Order: sequence, then C-alpha cells, then structure tokens
Amino acid sequence: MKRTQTAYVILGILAIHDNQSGYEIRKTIQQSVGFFWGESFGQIYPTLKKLVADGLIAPAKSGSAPSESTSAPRPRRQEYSITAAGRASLQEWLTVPYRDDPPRNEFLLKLFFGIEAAPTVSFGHILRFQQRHRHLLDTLLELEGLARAHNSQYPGFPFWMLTLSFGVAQLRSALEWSETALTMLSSNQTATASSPQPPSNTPDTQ
Amino acid sequence: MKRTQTAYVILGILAIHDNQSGYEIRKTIQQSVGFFWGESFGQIYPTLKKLVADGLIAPAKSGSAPSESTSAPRPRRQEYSITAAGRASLQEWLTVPYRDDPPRNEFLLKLFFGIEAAPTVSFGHILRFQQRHRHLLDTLLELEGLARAHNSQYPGFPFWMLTLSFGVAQLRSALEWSETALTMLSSNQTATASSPQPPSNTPDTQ
DNA sequence: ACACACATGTAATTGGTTACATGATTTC
DNA sequence: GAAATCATGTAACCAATTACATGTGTGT
Repeated sequence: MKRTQTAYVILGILAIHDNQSGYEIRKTIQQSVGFFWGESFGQIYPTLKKLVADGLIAPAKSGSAPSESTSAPRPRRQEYSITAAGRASLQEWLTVPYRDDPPRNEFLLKLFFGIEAAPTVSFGHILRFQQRHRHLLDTLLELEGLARAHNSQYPGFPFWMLTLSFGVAQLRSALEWSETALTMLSSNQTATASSPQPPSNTPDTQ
Repeated sequence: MKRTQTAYVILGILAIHDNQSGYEIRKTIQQSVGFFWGESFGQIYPTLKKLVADGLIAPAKSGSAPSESTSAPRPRRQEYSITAAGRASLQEWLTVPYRDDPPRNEFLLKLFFGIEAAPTVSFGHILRFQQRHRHLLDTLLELEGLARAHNSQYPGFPFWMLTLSFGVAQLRSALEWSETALTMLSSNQTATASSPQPPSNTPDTQ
C-alpha cells in the first residue's frame, strides 16, 4: 500500500520507542535523524490520523500520572503506539530499494554561476557554508558521544552509529573541500585584493 | 521579486550560453549541473513563458538555417536569450545567501531503522548505494576530463571545477564510508553467517 | 516500417511548508 | 504576570513531478 515517507518515519520512530505524542515524535525525529530528515507538524498530525485509520498505530490510553481526578485536567494529549500491522508495514517498506530523491543543492548552483557575480559573493557563500558545516559537525560529534554513552545497549545502536559516521565523513570532506575552494578563489582574484570582507553575518534567510 | 529556483537556473544557463530552446536548456542542465540539480519539462516550459512575460528573457528569431521556404517547415522551436534585466535579476539572486533545503535522505532513513529488517536488507541498500556512487563518480571524473579539455577558456570554468571537485570529494568520502559500513555490518551479523546474498540487482524503482 | 530523438505544452496530483488559531502548563 | 514550552490542529499555498497529448525529423 502506498504511503508517504512521513508515515514511515513515524512508524520507525514508534518502533524504536513506543507511546509518544505527535509533539514528542517530532522532537525525537529532530534529535535522532534530524541531520538528514525533517518533518513539520502540518505533516505529522494528519499522518497520525491516517495511520490510526489504517490500523498501523493505535492511540494509547494516555500513560503516566492520571492525576487522580475524574475530569482529567491534563491537556488533551494523545500518545500512540505501533501495532503489529504497523511493524509489518514498516518492515515491508524497509525491504524496498531506497529511492534517491533528485538532488537540489542551491549552494552549488550559486557557486556554479559564480562568475556572474562579484568575486566576494561566492567567497561569502563558501564562508557561510563553512560556518554551517563546522557547526553541524560539532553537533554531530557531540551527539555521537552522547549516543555512545547512553544508547549503546539498544539493538538499533550500530545502525544509528552508521548514519552518524556517514554524516561526520561527509561533513569532514565538505570542510576540507571548502578550504581548498577558498584558497582557489582568492588566488584567482587578482585585481580586487582588498581584504575579502565577509558579508553581513548569516542574515537567516528562509 | 520572488521567483522560483527554476527561473534562476534557466537564467544562469542562458547567461553562460545564449539562444537555447527549452529542450536544449534541459539537456544543458543535465550535462552541467545535473549531478546536483534537476529540472523537468513540466517546470521549464511554463517558467520560460513567465520569464518572457517579465522581460527577463526574450524569444529569439530562431537562428540557423531558415531552410529558404516561406512556410518554415521546421517544427516550431523557440530559442531564448537572456535580457539585461534578466542578467540583473540573476546577479541579484546570486548575492542572496543560499538557503539549504531541509535534507531528506531516504537511504540514511532506511539504514537508521535497519534493525527492524533482516540483516541482508541494510546490506543490500549499502551495496546499491555503493554501485550508484561508483557509477556517478566515474561519470563525474569523465566530465571533469572533458571540461578541462574543452571548456577551460570559459570565464566560468574555475567555478565549474569547484562544483565538480566538491562532488568528487563527497562521492569519494561516501564510498570510503560504505566500505567500512559493509564490514561493520558483516562482522555484527554473527548467527546468520551464510554468504550474504546480495538482493536482486537494482530493480530500478521510481 | 519502426524506433528514437527532437520539441512543446497542459492537467492532475502530490508532498510538503508556512501561517494561523487556540489553549494549557511550567518556569522565572 | 510574562515568557517559554507543551500540545493539537486546519487552511492556504506552492513547487514540482508525472502522465498525458501531439507532432516532426532522422537514422536504420
């Protein structure tokens, strides 16, 4: 049966750790697969309903601390757990060859057209790229340490490490490349040799 | 003014090489930025019309070989060239900090949930990953050679090489990782040590 | 004769983000 | 009492893919 990728992320997350609310699921996603996968609430909540309708997950009678009053003062908050059918569906999806989404890298695109802009422009993009990647690498290494310390007993642990080490390898190679790219660009810029003023710091687009 | 990314790819391509038809533009895209950017006809043709309407590109009086008959037997085929306004728009876009699209890597996702499936499943994904990446690396290195031989005189050349070397670096690092990943997986598979049968070769999904 | 590359376009659908709306609980 | 976080949901919008429709020119 055809389902969105979002559905399978949710199933996968619940397969690892049951009884999570939509809100929690999103946080878990960010903290585990966040560096290569994102989900928004606008996608998660509708998908949860569909999954319930299809019997792949089941709403749990909200777990801890019933707070001893009948009228249940706790805010409406729904936890879900994966069903046997859900696990089966997840497993089936896992065996299907992954499809690699057609790549779209705006950074590389702007770099490719770099000659059309002032020399500092591309330089600035690469600097920004470097900053972001350094930061991500730090985060990932930290995450790796935490995981090694606290999660090594989980059966899925080796797979988690695999994805992490992939991320680390890619980031390291990207950072190495960025160094050579910067030197290449500055050597090619003959005339405009005023100290390359890095453009106003990460004005947070998007 | 807000425009789609597609619009800027088209502008960029026409900035490098003018007078191309929609069909050609797409081919050029595939052959130049194809390894990190894709465009479909369904996107290109409508965008071309919009760009004309906005005065960023102009339909050219179809160039070569008017075939000397008045009724123009040649199939309708429209070439476009970039206008001054178009070039300005491209340059403006180039200065805007790139936005990195939230990543979505289904390969890593399936690998992350690998424990839920039979051990050979993840192994198979990585093998497939390896094959694809080896192939892409070959293509890229070939492209690099061709570019060095034929395009080194273009002013944009250094930037093209930069994107290529990035791709090559990323692919190499990914391939290295895949080797260690395979050995890790096979060492972890204690019991099921029957020679790990690679699953039926690349059944071309999507 | 057939297949393949050239060539342009539209419609349906999808997968997804963003913004909006609402409200409770906790923490400072 | 203000701010942050928890918590759920809907509506509007969007970029883009896919499939469909149509036809010509070229090479075998």
